[in-house]
Amino acid sequence: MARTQGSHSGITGPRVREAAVSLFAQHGYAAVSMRQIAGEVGVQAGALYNYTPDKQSLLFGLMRDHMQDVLAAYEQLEPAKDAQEALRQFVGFHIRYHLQRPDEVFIAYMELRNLTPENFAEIETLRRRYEDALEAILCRGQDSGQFSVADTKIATLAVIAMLNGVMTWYRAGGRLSLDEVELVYWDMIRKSVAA
Amino acid sequence: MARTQGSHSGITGPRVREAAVSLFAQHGYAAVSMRQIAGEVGVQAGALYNYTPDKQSLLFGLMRDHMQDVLAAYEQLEPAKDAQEALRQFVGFHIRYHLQRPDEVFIAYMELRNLTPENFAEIETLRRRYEDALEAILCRGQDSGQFSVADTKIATLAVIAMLNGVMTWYRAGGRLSLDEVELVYWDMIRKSVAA
DNA sequence: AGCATATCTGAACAGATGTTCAGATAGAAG
DNA sequence: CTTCTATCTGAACATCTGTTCAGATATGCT
Repeated sequence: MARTQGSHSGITGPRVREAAVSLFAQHGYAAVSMRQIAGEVGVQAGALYNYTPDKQSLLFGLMRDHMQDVLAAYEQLEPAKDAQEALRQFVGFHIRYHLQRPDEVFIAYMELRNLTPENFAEIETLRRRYEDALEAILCRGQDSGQFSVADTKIATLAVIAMLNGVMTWYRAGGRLSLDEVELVYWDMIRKSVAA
Repeated sequence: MARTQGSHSGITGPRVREAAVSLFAQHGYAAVSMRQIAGEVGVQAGALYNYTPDKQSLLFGLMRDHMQDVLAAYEQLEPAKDAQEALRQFVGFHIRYHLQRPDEVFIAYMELRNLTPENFAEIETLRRRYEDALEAILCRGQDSGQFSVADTKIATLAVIAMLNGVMTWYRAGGRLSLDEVELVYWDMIRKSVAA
C-alpha cells in the first residue's frame, strides 16, 4: 500500500519544478522548505535530491530557464520595421508572455536577493539582455525623431516597471480582457515616449 | 567588562527597528533570524522581546508606521489648484519621499505575503488610501479634459508602478541628480496621461 | 546609602531546517 | 523468471528557528 516506488523520473522531475514554482511564488523561497515541496509532489524530502543538487540550484534553475525562455520567445519574433511598431510589439509581447507565467515572473524578480552572487550575476546578465532590447528600440525612435525621451536608460526601466505592474493586479476573467489591457498600456506608453 | 545592562530602552528600541529594517530589506523577512537582528544591535536575542511581542509584530509595526508616515506627509501638502499641478506634486513627492526611505519602501511591498491575513488587510487599506489619492487626481484631470486615460484605475497603478521602479536603480551620487530624475519621470508621466 | 525597576544575559525548549544515505521497491531488460 | 538499475523511503545528522524565563546588573529615585 505504501508509497509507490520505481521509475518515475519523467513524471516527478517536472512536478518538483511545478511545485517549487507555485510555492516559491506564494510564500517566498526562504519561507518554503524542501519538505513542503516534497509534500506537494507526494514524495519524501530526500527524493527531491534526485532532481536538484540542492535548494539553491532549484531556485536558480527555475529563474535561469524562465529568463532564457523569455529571451528566446522574444528574439524569434520577426523584427518590426520602424521603432513605433517595434515598441508596440514589445509591449504586447511583454504583457502577454508575462501574464501567461505570472509565478515564474514573480519569482524572477522577487527572489534575486536569495541567489548566490555567481547565480545572481548570471540572471542579471539575462535580464540585461532583455532590457537592452527595449533600449535599442527607444534609441532607434529617438534617432528617427519619433520618440523624445530625456534618457533612454531611465525610460527603458520606467517602461518595464510600468509593464511589470500589470502582474500585481491582472486576473484572468476580470473586468478587462487581455486585448483591452494591452491597449490601455500601449496607449500610455506610446504617449509617454512620444516626441 | 561584559555586556552593558540597565536602562537603555530609549536607545535600544530604535536600534532594533533600524536593524530589522536594514536586514529585512537586504535578505527578506523569512531569511532573517531574531539572532541576526540582535547581533546587529549588540544584544542577545531574548532582549528583543522587550520591544516586540514577536517577529511578525516587528514586521507589521515597521510596515504600518511607514505607510502612515507616507500618508501623513502627503496629506499635509497644500492641495494644488488644478489636476496637472496636483499630478506634478504627487510625482515629486513620491520620488523624493521614497528615495529617502528605500529600505522601508522595499519592505512595504516585498513582504506583504509574510503578513498574517489581518495584518495584510490593514496594510492594504493604507496602501489603498495612497492609491486613491492619485486616482482622484487622474479623475479630476479626466473630467476637466486635461487628461485622457482609458481607465483611471489602471492608469493609477501604472503610474505608481513606474515611479516605484526608480528605487531599483537610483543611487545617491549617481549619474543623475534628484532634480533630473524627477524631471525625467514627470515628463514621461505627464505625456502618458495627456489628452 | 540602599531600594526599586527597567533592561539584558544565558540557557533552555520543542520543533523545523537542508542534506545524506543505506536499504527497500518497482519497472525494464534479458 | 531473474537481474539490474533508477527511484523512493525512512531515519538520522548537525544546526538553526522563535520564544520563554529565572537570575544578573546597572541605572534612577529617595
